[in-house]
Amino acid sequence: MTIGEAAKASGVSAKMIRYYEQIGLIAPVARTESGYRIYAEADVHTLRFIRRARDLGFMVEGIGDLLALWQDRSRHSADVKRVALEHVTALEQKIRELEAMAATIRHLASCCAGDDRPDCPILDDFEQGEPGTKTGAPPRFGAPGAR
Amino acid sequence: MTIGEAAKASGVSAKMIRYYEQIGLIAPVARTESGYRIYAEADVHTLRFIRRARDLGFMVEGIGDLLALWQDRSRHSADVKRVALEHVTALEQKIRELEAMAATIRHLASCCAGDDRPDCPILDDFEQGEPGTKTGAPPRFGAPGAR
DNA sequence: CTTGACCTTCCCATGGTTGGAACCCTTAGA
DNA sequence: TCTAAGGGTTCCAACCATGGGAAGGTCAAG
Repeated sequence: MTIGEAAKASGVSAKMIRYYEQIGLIAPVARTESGYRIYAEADVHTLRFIRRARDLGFMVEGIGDLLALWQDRSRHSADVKRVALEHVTALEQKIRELEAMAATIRHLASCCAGDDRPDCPILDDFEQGEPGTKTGAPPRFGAPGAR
Repeated sequence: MTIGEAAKASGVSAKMIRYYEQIGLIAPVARTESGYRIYAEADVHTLRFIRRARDLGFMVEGIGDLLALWQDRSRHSADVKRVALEHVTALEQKIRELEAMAATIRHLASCCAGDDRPDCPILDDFEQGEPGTKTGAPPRFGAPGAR
């Protein structure tokens, strides 16, 4: 199977398959004499696993952990569960942050007439620069890949 | 005021102030003979506005829109409200996505014994590669700046 | 043999932010 | 006056996951 076929079969783009190999998430596969990568069913299986984990919001590091557990026949399910629940905690944390933002903006917007006059409580709030506590980066949820 | 003082006064790091100037979000400020940027209170005011918008999850593009409206005395509050509510919609969309992920993982984890045996329904699910519909990038919520 | 569809590697861009290097400027103390 | 510390300046690189594209090799069908 060529990389393109493996991509179709797994739902992971050829670009990403090469990337995952490059960063060591998956092992380099065999090559034809001319250098083409060749994939077996087992590789596609692994790629599907990765895709599923990715779709559930795991980052490459976490996916690596899960892959290692998957391939370790003497794993303890407790370890898998822990990784999964840690991820849930992270997701919940992020959800709370986004909800706080949405709630704040909704509140400000509800105070805004939304007509052709310039007065706007939203801008007034921003202008005051409400001493936020967050100093770090804001979230990026613009689905970077969806351009 | 030097850039470091403006950074402390606004809560925006000196690095980011230079970056915002570079990408045109804020106009270049005056310089001393030796090239130091000099900031006035009004500039700090603008920086605080930016910080507040950023903390509420606006991306630079949206912040630019809001800044333009802020500085346009003949703006219509409806325009501000529209930008704000579009952002809320995007936030809600993202929240739904994250909640779907969390729910799925919580469900799988609830089916996992979490003991020292290797059998794990979480891995079983991932292994099946549940034909997800999402092809794009997963969210990145690891607070990129918090390294 | 040509054509077109694939593969290869390499570089570039995104978004917001941080880090560092290499260098210049200013100020305070010895 | 010299010097050290702590600013400032620019430029380059990195993060993460992904897509885009160029330049060139390979393969199968017509």
